[in-house]
Amino acid sequence: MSKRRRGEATKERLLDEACKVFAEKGYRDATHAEICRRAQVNAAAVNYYFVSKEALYQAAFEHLAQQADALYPLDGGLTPAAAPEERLRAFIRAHLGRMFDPERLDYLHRIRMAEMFDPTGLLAEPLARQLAQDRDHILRILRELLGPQATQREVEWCEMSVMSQCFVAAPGPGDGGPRALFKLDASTADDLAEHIMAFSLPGIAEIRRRSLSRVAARAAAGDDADGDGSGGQTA
Amino acid sequence: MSKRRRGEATKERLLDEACKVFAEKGYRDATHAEICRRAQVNAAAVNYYFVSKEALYQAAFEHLAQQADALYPLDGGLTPAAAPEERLRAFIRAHLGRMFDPERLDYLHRIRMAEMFDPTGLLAEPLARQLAQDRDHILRILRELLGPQATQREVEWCEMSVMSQCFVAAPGPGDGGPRALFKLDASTADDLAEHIMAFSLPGIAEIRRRSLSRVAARAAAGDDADGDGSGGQTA
Amino acid sequence: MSKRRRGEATKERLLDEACKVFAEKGYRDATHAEICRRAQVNAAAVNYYFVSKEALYQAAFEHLAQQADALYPLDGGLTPAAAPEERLRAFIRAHLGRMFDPERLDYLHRIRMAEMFDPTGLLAEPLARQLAQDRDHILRILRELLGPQATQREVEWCEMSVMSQCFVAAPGPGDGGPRALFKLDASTADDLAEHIMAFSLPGIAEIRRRSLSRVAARAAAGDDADGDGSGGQTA
Amino acid sequence: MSKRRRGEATKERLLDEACKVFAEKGYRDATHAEICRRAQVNAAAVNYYFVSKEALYQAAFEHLAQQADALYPLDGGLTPAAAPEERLRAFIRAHLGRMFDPERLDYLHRIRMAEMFDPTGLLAEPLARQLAQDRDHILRILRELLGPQATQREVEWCEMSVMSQCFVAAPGPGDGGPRALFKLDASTADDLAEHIMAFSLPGIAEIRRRSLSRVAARAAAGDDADGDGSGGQTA
DNA sequence: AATGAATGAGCCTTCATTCAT
DNA sequence: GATGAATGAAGGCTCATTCAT
Repeated sequence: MSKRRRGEATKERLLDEACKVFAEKGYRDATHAEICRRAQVNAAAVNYYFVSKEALYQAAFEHLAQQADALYPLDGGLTPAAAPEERLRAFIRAHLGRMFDPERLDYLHRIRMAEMFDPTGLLAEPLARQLAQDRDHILRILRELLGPQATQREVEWCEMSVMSQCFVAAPGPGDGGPRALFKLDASTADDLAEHIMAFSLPGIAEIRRRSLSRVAARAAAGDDADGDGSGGQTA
Repeated sequence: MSKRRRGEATKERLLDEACKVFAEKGYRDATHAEICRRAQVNAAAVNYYFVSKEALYQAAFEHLAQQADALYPLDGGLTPAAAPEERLRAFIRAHLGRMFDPERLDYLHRIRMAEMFDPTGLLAEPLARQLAQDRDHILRILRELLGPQATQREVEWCEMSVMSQCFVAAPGPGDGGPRALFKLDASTADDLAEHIMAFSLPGIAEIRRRSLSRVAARAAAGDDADGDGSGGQTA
Repeated sequence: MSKRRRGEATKERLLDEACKVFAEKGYRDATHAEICRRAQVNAAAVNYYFVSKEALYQAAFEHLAQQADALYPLDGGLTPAAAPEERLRAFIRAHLGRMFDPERLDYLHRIRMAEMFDPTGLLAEPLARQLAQDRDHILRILRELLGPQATQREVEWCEMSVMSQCFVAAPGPGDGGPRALFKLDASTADDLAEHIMAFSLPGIAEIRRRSLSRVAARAAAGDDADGDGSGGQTA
Repeated sequence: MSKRRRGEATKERLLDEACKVFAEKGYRDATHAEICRRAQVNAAAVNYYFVSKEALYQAAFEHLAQQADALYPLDGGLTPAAAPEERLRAFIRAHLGRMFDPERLDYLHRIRMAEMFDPTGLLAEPLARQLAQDRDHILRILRELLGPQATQREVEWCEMSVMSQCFVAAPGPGDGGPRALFKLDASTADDLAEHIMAFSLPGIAEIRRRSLSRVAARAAAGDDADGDGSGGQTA
């Protein structure tokens, strides 16, 4: 039993180092040599434990994603019945929490963003799945905040405005990244979440106001055509 | 003179293709072979004309940055005397314009983002320079909008909130990128700019309001500490 | 022009050594390292000149096949109008000539046989093509010798009997192969061809005799069914 | 005793699978991994039970050779006193029987042929031993059929003519091999043996006739040179 | 001036083998 | 006795770079 244990431990070590190296160097620049050197095993160990570099990359991503979901659930423990403002706050805090996790969770973000701007294609499926899930979550919240009369485009653009703040607020590479840029660190994660809330809620309210008055204007004109060309409001 | 001309033209062609390939594949996946094949020259031409792949990368970046500054100046042609809202709008439009430029300018963004999340280190200096310039520009605008009583951190976080919307609104790789995600294309660049303005101005106003009331509260308390302007509203 | 020449020469050298090494060691045991060492070029040269080991193998095979066809055409210069015995003799001599060629042509046979008993699949197409051509040639000759009443199976089995002598008579690896076994060398190729003729013609005649008497017996019985189950005689 | 039993059984299973894999893939492409996977044991088992891959290969070969000798003895149960034609028929049938054995015996042939055209050198000794034995057997038969006046070369070349038909008639790899080529299967083994007999006996008779007339011619010329019996009819 | 030829370094991967348990 | 863990050596291949022409 001790033998199997040791194997598990080695595999875990390898996986941890792989997360780091992939996050720091990107998939292509990460080498078996470096990962294994850091995990203090032979360079052949990657293929022994994970079959291939590709599979290791995928395993590392899944590993990080699981940790993130476990430690920072996007609903923050709230039920869908909670006030949308609170759920939005929880959502933002979860995202920022993931990124400022002192140990390792910003690796997930790094890999995600690298995959977005220089995709390997290896994570296409899990990324799409996660993305769909996240979007579903925040779109529901924003729909509640914006009201049924808001167009789908309005909801999605607000999503973009909120999400982008969560993303760019994230730590990038040590020196030049946004973390240094905006003087962010773990201790300010909560403050930052408050800022994003304070900045975003008025924006959302404004979009809602515009949407309502547009509808009112149309109703007054007895006109129900959809002039903006991007689809109508969902029920 | 004809020979020199031809050499210049070849060099130019090489540079253009390098921009494309670096943007599409990232620095590490871009190969001499592909760049030279596309530019219809020998694979040794990169080293002949640009000494090294590194130098070519840097030259490509500078090339793109110059084009961007020439075609989409961040002040949008406005003088510092113009209203800060107008200068902010111009700033946002310039950024979006760069990214949705049908020809080539989103290459610059792609390279920038790749460099941010998977840095080669080769562009550290020019990136830092550009960044400082951009930040100086928008920080001035935001300072005017937020007022002198706002802390440096408030200004910088508002900067982050505005800038992040400009960045994430940008096109990523074909399928999964933000462009597809938020249904963005060049024709919607102006609409999007208006959305960002509509979303952000209320947020900025809210931050200003908070800042003012904090100062008022302190004044009432006879408290004038925190003279460095960079920290502040800790509980 | 001298540059291109040198490249051609190097490529040729590489191809020649590849033929030798593939024949001596088989595809899988042949290494870039050995081939290139013998050709006195860097190990990367295989990929430079031939893209891949697979492609080099295929090129080597085609190279050898072309030489064989040029130096030892299977019709031996005879027209289809020549006597079938002469054409058969020419065919056998051509095969033996190829295999006992002092320089290199037995490499072709070695590769062919190795491919037959431990196929890589890389030569499937050209091998099938060659085989079809060779078989067509000898089947025509044997049909003439056996007469129209012979079954297809009889013709094919005679083909097997003749061809197998040509094949096994071929040189195998230095020590234990058939060459040593049957004390064969280039100087005896012609004698050997005569032996195969002397051995085979009576056999063919015997098969023909049996075939004729079988037909006669059937005719006498007024029975024209095809009892052997393997197909009938072609015109 | 039960433990030892289990060990023996495992070793046997390993040996059986090794025969298959070596025959199907060749020595070099056969891997410990595959053999052990099929035998449902750990990959280290090869070295544990057989010391090395080389030794396993040799053991597999001996295993197959023993089975072949037991099931298909080359004398077919006939005594040396039987008619040479009958002993030749038995010999041919034994060879074909081995190769068309539905279970496993063609593995032996596959390995033999692979070893002939792409030798590992690992079986040199047992192959030479077997070969000598086989040759001794058939050479005796042929000597009887050809008569004492035949030269050694004549006997050996007749051996080649007969043996080659047995070899090439054998099954090769699925598609392109001789089995498919000449439409052979186990059910036709006997028919094929008859064909080889019918084809070869007249050839042998012809060689004998030539040998006799050569001797007669020499006797008429009063020439009795060439006492060593191994060469001869040089012009 | 420009390029074809050639290379060296390094990567991912495979696999027989060893060793501690 | 038997196996999971781990490794060293080697292979094919890619690619930026150099050099002679």
